[in-house]
Amino acid sequence: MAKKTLFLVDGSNHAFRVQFALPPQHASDGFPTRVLYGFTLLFQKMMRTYRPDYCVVSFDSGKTFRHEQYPAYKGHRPEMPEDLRRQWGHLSELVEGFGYRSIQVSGYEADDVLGTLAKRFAGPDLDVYLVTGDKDFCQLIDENTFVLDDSKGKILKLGDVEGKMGVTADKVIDMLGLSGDSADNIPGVPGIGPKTATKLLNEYGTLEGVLEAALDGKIKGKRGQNLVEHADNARMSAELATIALDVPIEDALEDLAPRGIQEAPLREMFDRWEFGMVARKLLPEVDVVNRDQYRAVVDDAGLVRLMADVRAAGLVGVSFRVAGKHWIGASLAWDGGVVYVPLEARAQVVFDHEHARAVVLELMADTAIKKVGYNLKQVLSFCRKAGGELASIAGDIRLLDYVLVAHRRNHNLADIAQRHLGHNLAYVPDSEPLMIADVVGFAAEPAHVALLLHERLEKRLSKGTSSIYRDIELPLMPVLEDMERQGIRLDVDHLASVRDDIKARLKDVEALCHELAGRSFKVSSPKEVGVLLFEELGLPVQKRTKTGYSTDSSVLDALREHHALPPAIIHYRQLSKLLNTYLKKLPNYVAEDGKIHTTFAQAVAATGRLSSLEPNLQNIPIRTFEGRRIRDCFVPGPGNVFLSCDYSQVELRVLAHFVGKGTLVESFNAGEDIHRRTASEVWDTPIGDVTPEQRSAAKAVNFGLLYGMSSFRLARELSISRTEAQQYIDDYFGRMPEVSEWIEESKRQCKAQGYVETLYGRRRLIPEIYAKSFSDRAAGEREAVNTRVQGTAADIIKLAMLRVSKALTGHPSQAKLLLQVHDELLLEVPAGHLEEVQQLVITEMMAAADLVVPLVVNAASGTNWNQAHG
DNA sequence: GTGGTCACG
DNA sequence: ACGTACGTGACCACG
Repeated sequence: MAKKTLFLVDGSNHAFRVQFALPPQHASDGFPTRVLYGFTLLFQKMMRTYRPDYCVVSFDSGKTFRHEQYPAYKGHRPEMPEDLRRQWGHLSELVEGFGYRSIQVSGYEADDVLGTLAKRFAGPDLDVYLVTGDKDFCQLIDENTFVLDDSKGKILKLGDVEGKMGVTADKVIDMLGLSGDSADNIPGVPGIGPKTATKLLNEYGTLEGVLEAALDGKIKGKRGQNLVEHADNARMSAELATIALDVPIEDALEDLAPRGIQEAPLREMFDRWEFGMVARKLLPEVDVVNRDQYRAVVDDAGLVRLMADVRAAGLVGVSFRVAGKHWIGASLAWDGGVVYVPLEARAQVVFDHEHARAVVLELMADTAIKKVGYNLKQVLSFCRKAGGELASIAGDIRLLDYVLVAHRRNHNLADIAQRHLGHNLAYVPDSEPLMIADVVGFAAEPAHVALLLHERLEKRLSKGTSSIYRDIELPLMPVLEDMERQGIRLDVDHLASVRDDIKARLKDVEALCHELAGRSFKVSSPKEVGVLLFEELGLPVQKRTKTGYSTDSSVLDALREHHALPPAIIHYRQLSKLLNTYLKKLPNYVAEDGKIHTTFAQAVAATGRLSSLEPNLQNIPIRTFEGRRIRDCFVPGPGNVFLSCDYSQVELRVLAHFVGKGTLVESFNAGEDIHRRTASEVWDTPIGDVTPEQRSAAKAVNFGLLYGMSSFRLARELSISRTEAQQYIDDYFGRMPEVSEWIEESKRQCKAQGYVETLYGRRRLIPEIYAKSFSDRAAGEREAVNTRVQGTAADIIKLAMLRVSKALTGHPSQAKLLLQVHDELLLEVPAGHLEEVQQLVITEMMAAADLVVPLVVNAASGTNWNQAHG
């Protein structure tokens, strides 16, 4: 029979090693999980590879006798990092989840507990493996006792000690007494390091032998003198380095046998910490989803039963099946059943599908039935288009995942189900199966999975994210749906005339480009432009992209003195952008009602902003004259006008609020022009004497501030030297030190907790803050700073939208919100109610947040979007 | 599908 | 020593 093994794991040592070896990781509630994960990996290896017959994991336990003896012991170690400290209390829980014995003895370190067990049990019938990276343990090695350094996968045997430490195992303590141990703050003898200690011990045998030799004058010079003077120090150091072998532990060997995986607690921990499939491999697979139990409802009796069941349950997971623009089925899941209701004609379907649709709509509108789902904005949209409503929205999985892990770009149901349920969503076939029974499995699943996820995800909300979710995102969803459904009218005839004009001019500019180049080329190909400018014409290369020369507009602009071609290319690109992106494409989005209905993506932008797509109505041109001609084509319905209200300098005001005092705050409170005031500070000029150039430079600095400016970029922006740009920045922070302090504080905070929060508690995880690469880390720092500002501004305008929407509900004006463009709200208002509505919107926008500086709102109106922008 | 570019805030 | 500002979406060219 093979010799049995006892593994003794130095938990404290492993925890610290993991802390520095693995990248940080967090559960979506921000709880740090790196060390717990590191232990999970170790225990997996124990289970699979080492498979010990007995195993103990031990952790240091508070103040130990060594501290009483020598208070400086381990004294200059850095404080336990905050995230490690938070995980510490869960480590023994994890140990027990894996079925191992966890032993802490008050007043003793892990070393002593493990040493005692090693000495007690090691022998001809049992090999002991000390799992640690701490070299002090070498003193315990004998024929039956080994040190296993798991990170290197190396086993130290009796014969290996001398090669590693310079002395044999029995001399390790004496060696540490002489040389000390800087890691534990053990002093040793001054001037004696491991090398010298080895030499002395090999000559005189033991520590006492060395000290005696020194007393006898056999060791010459400063070294001998130090040994004599610090003899007591050496003895104390040796004692400190000695691992105790007499810790009171009552366990018998059989008590240390692994009990095997404790499935339920371990599964619960992995769920809580969001460990993925790698960690779960040791757990038997349990799928929370059983698709075989899903049923199709195809007859009137089924509908009657469905109504009764759903009403009794009170909470239902909902998902609609959609083909193109058509609503073709509904799925409902509750505690007790999961069904699919086909809403199109099918061979197997007995009920009248119009009746079925009415039944589903009735359930959706029933305020006594709470609804959860994934992307309920879409469900809501179909209900309302069918003349119904989705009442009592209790939760949306996409929004939950968004507020929990805003840094992720995708919040797909499939990914969320995989992360939180370990469940893979069913494959959806390309073509519709003939048999309903074959549809149910994948069609009903989203409703079921949403119901399951709702409970789990809600538990993960923090105080801040919970309020963002419940008070902002969830109520905003129906407001956005309203805006999308309302749509915005496009004057396609006018747009077509602008298109024809731009098309003709583009042709001319293209010809001009070819003429200036002396040959024909594809002006829209960056590659061809690069070759032409930098190889054929020999113009100076400004910057490069991954694949070649950069030819972006800042590059072309820098070349305008060298050649007439680059400005012509800029002009070409401007016109072709307008033509291809807007003039040609926007008409394709006009629906039967003559309006464009964008979709607002509520769960995309990491900062909390909305985005707009198909088409994007948040980037309709405005900065150039030609571009504004496109805005002319967005028009209100007959008898109505557009009203546009936008926040003035909202991000700088948010920054001022965060900073709390100083010039920024004073200036906003005095109602000054903020860029002018900035210029007067930076250049130490009376505010009346600021030149337009100074003001515009200050504006660039203020913008740069919000983005984490570099002197390089600022220099390019202002066409000045880097040194000058750096001087501006230094002067700026010199005059407004509290701004600089706030920025540093934001970075510190982000590093300490791995995320930043907006004023209202929206949270963005920033993993790059821990990146090894300088530039990645710097990018993370800029994100941290910018997210607090941009994200708070995003929260504020969302709050404003809720207020405006509420104030307009049932308002006699019938005014409607149409668009949000980050700091602007566009409304359509019956002309007779303009003044009144304008006052209402301004009031609500101003009241959306209570900052230390006022929120200023500008309003303008007109009969197209260009006019209305003021 | 990726990269470069450019429209907006 | 390192690279050069935050957040989006859409289009075109190119492999």
